[in-house]
Amino acid sequence: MKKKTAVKEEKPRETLADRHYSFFQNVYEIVRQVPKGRVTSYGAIAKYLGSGSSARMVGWAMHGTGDIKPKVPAHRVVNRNGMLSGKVHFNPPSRMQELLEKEGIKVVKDTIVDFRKKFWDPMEELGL
DNA sequence: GCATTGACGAAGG
DNA sequence: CCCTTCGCCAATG
Repeated sequence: MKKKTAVKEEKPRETLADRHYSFFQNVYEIVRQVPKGRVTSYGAIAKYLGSGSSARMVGWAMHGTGDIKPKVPAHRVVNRNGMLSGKVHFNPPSRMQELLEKEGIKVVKDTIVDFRKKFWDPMEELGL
């Protein structure tokens, strides 16, 4: 058997679509478990779900969080820098920071203060 | 059906 | 230290 195109190889890797449960649904469940006063990152969630490089999908999953129930505290999810990268998608954008501060999290210049301390890692908290 | 975008992140220059 | 590129993959044009 000859391989003409050696550029692209087969991907035995399991894609998100192969999973029995919706990737988005899993994301929502995890985010709902983030306790008040704590935050997590898109990447951490992606990693916990076994798709370490699919952090973007986690962010994309947040698009439905405004409509679904029970409510998903999307404001507790920020990027790996602790920046409120998704604030512009809130209504109004300042809403994200307000919610966080209401939970005892300080935000300065769209960045969470003491992010490392407030960080909630599903890997550790929910077990590997 | 291909090209671009995107609430990310790691790696390379 | 800042900028670019790449991987990831669903949604959108």
